[in-house]
Amino acid sequence: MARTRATIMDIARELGLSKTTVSSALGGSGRISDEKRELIQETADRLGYVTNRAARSLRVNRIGTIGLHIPPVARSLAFYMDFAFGVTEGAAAADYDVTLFARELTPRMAFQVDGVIAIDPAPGEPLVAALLAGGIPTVSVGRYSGPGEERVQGTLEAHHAELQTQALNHLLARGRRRTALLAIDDEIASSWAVDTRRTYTEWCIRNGLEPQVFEVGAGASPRDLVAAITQAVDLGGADALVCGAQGQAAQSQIVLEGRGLALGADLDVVSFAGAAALETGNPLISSIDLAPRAYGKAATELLDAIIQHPDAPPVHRWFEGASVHLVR
Amino acid sequence: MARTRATIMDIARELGLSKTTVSSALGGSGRISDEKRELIQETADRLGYVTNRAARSLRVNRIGTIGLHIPPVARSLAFYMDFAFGVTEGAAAADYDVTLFARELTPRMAFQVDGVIAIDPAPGEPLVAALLAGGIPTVSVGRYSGPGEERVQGTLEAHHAELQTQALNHLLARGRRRTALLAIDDEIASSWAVDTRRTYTEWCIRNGLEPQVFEVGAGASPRDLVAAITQAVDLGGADALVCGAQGQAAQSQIVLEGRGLALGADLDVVSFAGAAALETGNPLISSIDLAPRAYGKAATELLDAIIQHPDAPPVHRWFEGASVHLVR
DNA sequence: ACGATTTGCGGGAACGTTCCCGCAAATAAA
DNA sequence: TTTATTTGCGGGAACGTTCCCGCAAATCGT
Repeated sequence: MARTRATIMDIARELGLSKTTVSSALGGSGRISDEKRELIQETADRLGYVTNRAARSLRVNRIGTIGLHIPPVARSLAFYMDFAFGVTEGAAAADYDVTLFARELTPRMAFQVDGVIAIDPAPGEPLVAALLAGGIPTVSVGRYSGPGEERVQGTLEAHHAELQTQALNHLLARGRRRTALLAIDDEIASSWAVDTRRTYTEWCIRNGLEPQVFEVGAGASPRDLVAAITQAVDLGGADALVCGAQGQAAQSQIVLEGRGLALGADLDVVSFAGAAALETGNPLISSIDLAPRAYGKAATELLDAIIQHPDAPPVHRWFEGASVHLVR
Repeated sequence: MARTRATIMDIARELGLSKTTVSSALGGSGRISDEKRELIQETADRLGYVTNRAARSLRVNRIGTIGLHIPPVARSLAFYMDFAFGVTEGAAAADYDVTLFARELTPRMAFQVDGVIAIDPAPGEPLVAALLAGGIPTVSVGRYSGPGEERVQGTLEAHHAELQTQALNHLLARGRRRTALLAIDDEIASSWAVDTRRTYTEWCIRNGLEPQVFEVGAGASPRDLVAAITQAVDLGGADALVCGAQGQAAQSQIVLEGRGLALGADLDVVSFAGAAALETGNPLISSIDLAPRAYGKAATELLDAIIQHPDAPPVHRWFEGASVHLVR
């Protein structure tokens, strides 16, 4: 990097002012006359000035970066991707960079971030445990359980149970009595996966219905999914398919329509984690829109608050941006 | 961030040495006796020392961060995700952070990175154009065309044409004569999408076969995909389905098997961009494994080389890690 | 009109690192 | 031994910011 960029001193020299004045004008602090402030801002733009983050970080003793941990799964990638972009967006607003955490944590990395967002952490996830042990401010999206769980300063959750119950009640209102849940069979299941299953079964029991859960492995092949659907419909005689993982509802649509069944008439399909265009907005599928982008942004804002008040007690916050879309 | 970590000076004080000695011992430079070097390293570990990147960046005038640009598409996410983790891995080895670039580039961000990797950039992609205009060292994975293309210092490509031809020849060897390509119909197609289509049609012509291309929109719903497959098989009478986008082959498998067709017997399916577990390793689908993780790592290494030799002429490099898996 | 307060700005230090140089002691060359 | 050369280490400056303080001028209160 031979290229050298304009510094605060260049601006100061250009205007015959001191670096202090320029710094506080740009930073919004200090007591500067409005005319000078404008002038400084203007020449800063003209010179293409952009503040040197390294210098600032060094001085104010903050890294300016937050880490993002995404669980090592094959499913729901679109959700995580959008979530990541939401984090990026929120981070930019609060002047953070976002760095992606690889599966393995090299111990140094932990101390190169001001805080971490872990989305859908598996119970006892070693990377999260290590971060917590290191005292890194951590926001868990979905609950984290495992070593150091008492040190999670922030937890963000959507109203999964309420939304899911709404969607399920809608099935009932449409006269469906034989529902089947396609659940993710992950040996280390996230709180979402666990809650989802419980919400479903308890809802069934409350309503006098028989819960039918069909496991689909996390790394399930298309055939496995087809097998599960077939089983649910043929053996289980299901008149409504409730899909846990993102994309499963769309897959089900293919399979079912391929068999000549009409969605909305012969049976209903609902997605508990609607994929952007495929499921959300699909007129034949009821779906919960987790609004991943806004979700990620909210997580970042929570983390930022925690970083700025490190000694505040742990906080649990609800994300209000998720919504449910019901067919006709 | 109230937490304050051990500095190089703490180590120096502890051992009665100077910061210079400690720094060069840790950095591997300078002339230090082996005994002292060991001693320093040891106490550094003991004190949990980790070098302050801000201070180093400030001093050596490098940011220590590379940006990653992922195209705003819904498909092939698993590929991009794995690619991203490959980048992260390679970056860690060369002591970089990786920051995700959101869709929109705030102009400041461009100068907070030492370089950028753009994977499958669309022609004229504004973000890439802006980066190139700003003189940021840029590696394009797949060719970039558009404003500033002459300033792309590094291009990395896999042997798509060769691998695809191998897979196609294999179809021929199995007696398939009526192949159909499921192509991505993107208004702003990446070089990969364009090349793939050309490779296919030229191969057909060379072998006296009639090329059949079925467009599938980038944001295609499952129904659209089913429609394309149905069209190819029923109307086109295809005995082999060549799938461009990741995941399409697996989807096709569902549809075809749902219709009672046997893969490998009634017809063949090949994937030009095999998804990790679903297609790669699927005994019934021939697929090209783009080895996204290694691909990302290679891209990072190329970028690092370019950052260190900014004045070197533009370089085009082949990625040798991709491979093709043929059914029986 | 005189002291008290506010306003506008600048000087200097500090953050933690690396790198250039200098200098003594040890070793090699003569 | 005397003169070069190498080895091992330390002093000090610099990177670009921010922040604490200080100080003159302007404004205020009475």
